[in-house]
Amino acid sequence: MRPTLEVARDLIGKMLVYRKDGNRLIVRLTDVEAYIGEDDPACHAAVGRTVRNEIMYGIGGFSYIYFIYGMYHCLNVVTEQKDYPSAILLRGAEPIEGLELMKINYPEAKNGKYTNGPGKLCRALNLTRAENGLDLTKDTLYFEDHDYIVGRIEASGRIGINKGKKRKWRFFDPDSEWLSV
DNA sequence: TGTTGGATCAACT
DNA sequence: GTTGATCCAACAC
Repeated sequence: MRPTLEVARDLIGKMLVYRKDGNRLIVRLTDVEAYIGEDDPACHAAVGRTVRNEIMYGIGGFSYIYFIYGMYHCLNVVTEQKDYPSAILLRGAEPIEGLELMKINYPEAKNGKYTNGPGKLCRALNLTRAENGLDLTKDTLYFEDHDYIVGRIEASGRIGINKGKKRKWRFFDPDSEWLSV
């Protein structure tokens, strides 16, 4: 299992595939953030082990999806080994396949931007807590490498949080049109 | 049993 | 730049 920051950087440009009801929804990741360990104040595991963040304490390769602000879900990828809580939040992506279905899932998306934010991404892919804890090595939700070459990858502070902003744990493709705001 | 605030988004001023 | 929408887990009582 490789270090979370390394995995996060590698995820940029990779394909995220979600198979459901015979359809395939594919997006190319452009924007991710790492949340690592109990001493990261912005990480959900900062308060210790709870029912909600339990999945982050397991081995890497599983999905961690939580519900927030009463209306949005966020999709994370659990990394590292057992008992070391860490995850990568998928913030933004570019739709590659299944655009019609995303449009149905998220008809009121502005400017056709279905996936340029963590809440929107989950809505477009129709991911909810029901998809929490999925094994990402199985064939429902998984990653593919299409050998897409990302021109540049930049690191910055994380977005939308109050604590732990100093850590430059957000990785993104600065040339993409699909970055979160 | 009750209160509070959050890894968001869109629509306001 | 600020606010409302609106759920659930965490924590205080």
